[in-house]
Amino acid sequence: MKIDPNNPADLSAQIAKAIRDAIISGAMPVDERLPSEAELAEQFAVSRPTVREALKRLAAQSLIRTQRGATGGAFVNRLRFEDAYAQQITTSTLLLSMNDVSFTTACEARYALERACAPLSAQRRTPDHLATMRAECFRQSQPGLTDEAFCASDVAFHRALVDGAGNPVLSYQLAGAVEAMQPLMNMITFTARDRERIVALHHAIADALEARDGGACDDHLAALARYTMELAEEVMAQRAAR
Amino acid sequence: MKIDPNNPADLSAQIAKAIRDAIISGAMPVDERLPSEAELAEQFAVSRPTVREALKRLAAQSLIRTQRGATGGAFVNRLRFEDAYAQQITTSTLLLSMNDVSFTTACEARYALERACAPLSAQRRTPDHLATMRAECFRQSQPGLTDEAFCASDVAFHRALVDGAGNPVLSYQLAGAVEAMQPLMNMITFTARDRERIVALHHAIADALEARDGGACDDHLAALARYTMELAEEVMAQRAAR
DNA sequence: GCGTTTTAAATGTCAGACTTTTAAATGTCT
DNA sequence: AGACATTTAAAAGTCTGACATTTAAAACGC
Repeated sequence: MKIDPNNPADLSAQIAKAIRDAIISGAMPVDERLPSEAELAEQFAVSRPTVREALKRLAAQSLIRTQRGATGGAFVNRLRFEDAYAQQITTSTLLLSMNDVSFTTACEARYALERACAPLSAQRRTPDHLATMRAECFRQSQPGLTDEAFCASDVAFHRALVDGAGNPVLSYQLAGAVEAMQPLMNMITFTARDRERIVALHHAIADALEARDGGACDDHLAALARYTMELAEEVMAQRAAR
Repeated sequence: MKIDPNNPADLSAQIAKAIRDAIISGAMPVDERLPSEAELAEQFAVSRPTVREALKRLAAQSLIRTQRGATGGAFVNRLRFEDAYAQQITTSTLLLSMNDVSFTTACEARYALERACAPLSAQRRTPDHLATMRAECFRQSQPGLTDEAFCASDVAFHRALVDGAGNPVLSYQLAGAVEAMQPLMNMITFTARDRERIVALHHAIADALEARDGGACDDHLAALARYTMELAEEVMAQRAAR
C-alpha cells in the first residue's frame, strides 16, 4: 500500500484505490484481515472518518466485508458470482435507461448473447433447467397474468436457458443483458395473440433443448428475436402516430 | 426516500440503498442535485459522517458525482459506457481469480460471446476496425515481443472485433469477458510457432470481416478457440507432470 | 460597465468521545 | 476438572463540533 501525495483532496478515494490495487494484485488474499481502522488511519496519516469513507467505497464494490466485535475488522471478501450478478444487473439497467439505448440495440445484444449459449445449453442442460422452462411456459399461458408478471416469467425462462450452458461466467455476463431488458420489455403491451406466439416459441426452444438440438434452438431464438423486435416496432410506430 | 427503522446498524448502507433505489426508479433524473449533506443528515435523522459514508458508497458505483464549492453538491451521474467498462473489467477479473474458474470455462465463455458478435461485426465493421485489427496483427508478428505484450495486443485485436458489431451493449458486456482473460492468458508461454498460428488465424478473421463473411469469421474464431484451449491443456499437462 | 474583492455555501478533513457488538479471558460454582 | 457466568478489551458504528478548501455569486470600487 502506497502513501498519498500531499494533495489534500479525494484522500478517501486515493486510499480506496491503494487498497483496491493491493487486493486486485493478489497481495492480499481472500479472507485476509485488513488493519483496524485506527491502524489504517495512522498508516495513511489521515483521520478515522476518512479511512471509513474509503472502506465504504470498497464495501460498495463487495471487495471487503466488515465485522464488528473483538475479532472483527475489514476482511478481503471472496467475490461470489451471486453478488456480482446483482451489481451487473443494476449497472446494466442504469446504462440502458440513462443512455437512451434503443430497444433494438438492447434486444439485438441480448439475443446475440443468448444464441451464443444455445449450443452449450443443448449439450449440458439438466432436467432441472427443462423443468424450470416448462413451468415458466405454463405460467406465461395463464390468462389473468399482468404484462409485468409475463415479462418477469420471460426473464426466468431465459435465465434457465442461459444457466443450462453450465458456465458460470456466461451466466454472469448474461444476467445483466437479460434482466436489464425487463424495464424496456415492460413498455410493450402484449395481446393474447402475442403471448400465444411467444409461448409457442418458448415451447419450441425447450423442445429443442430437450432433444439436445442446438441448431433448432438457435433457429427458434432467432425467430423470437425477430418477433420481439417486430412487436417493439409496432409500439414505436403507434407512439409516433399519437 | 424512506426512513430507516430504529435499527442502529448499517445506517449508511440503508441510506445508500434508499438513494440508490430513488435513482434506479427514475425518481431522480440524471444531473439532478441531491440535497446537501447537512440536509440529508437532517432528513434521515443521522449525522453528517454517516451521510457521507452513504454518498461514498454511491460514488464508488458511479451513481453520483460530487462537486465542491458554492453551487456544489452531489449529483446523479449519467453512467457512461466507458465508466461501466472499467468496473466490469475489475469485477470480472476478480471473479475469475477468486473463484478458481478454470481456463477452459473462461475461454469457452469468451469465445462463445465473441462468436455471437461475428455476424454483426461482419455486417457493420468500419475500415477503422479493420485497420486496428491489421495493426495488432502486425505487432503480434514482431519478433522481440514479450508474452504479456502479445496478450495485450491480442485483447486489442478482439476488442476491435467486438466493437465492429457497432452495438455498445455488446461491447460493454464483452469488455469483461475479453479483458478478464488476460491474466489467465499470461500464464501461457507462446512459442514462435504458436504465435505464427494465432496470427494466421487473426489474419483469417480480419479477411473474413473485410469480405463481410460472418460464417467464415465464425469458423476461424471456433478454430482459434480450439487452438487456445489446446495450448492451455499442454501447459496444464506440463505443470501436472512437474 | 467592468474588474476586483468579499462572502456564503458546500464538500473535504480532522479530533475526540461515546455506543454496541463480539469473543476471549477470567472467575466461580458444582 | 469442567461447565457456566462475568468481566474485559478490541473493534466497528455513530455523533458532535470544528476547521480548511473550493467555488460561484454577490458586493464593491474604479
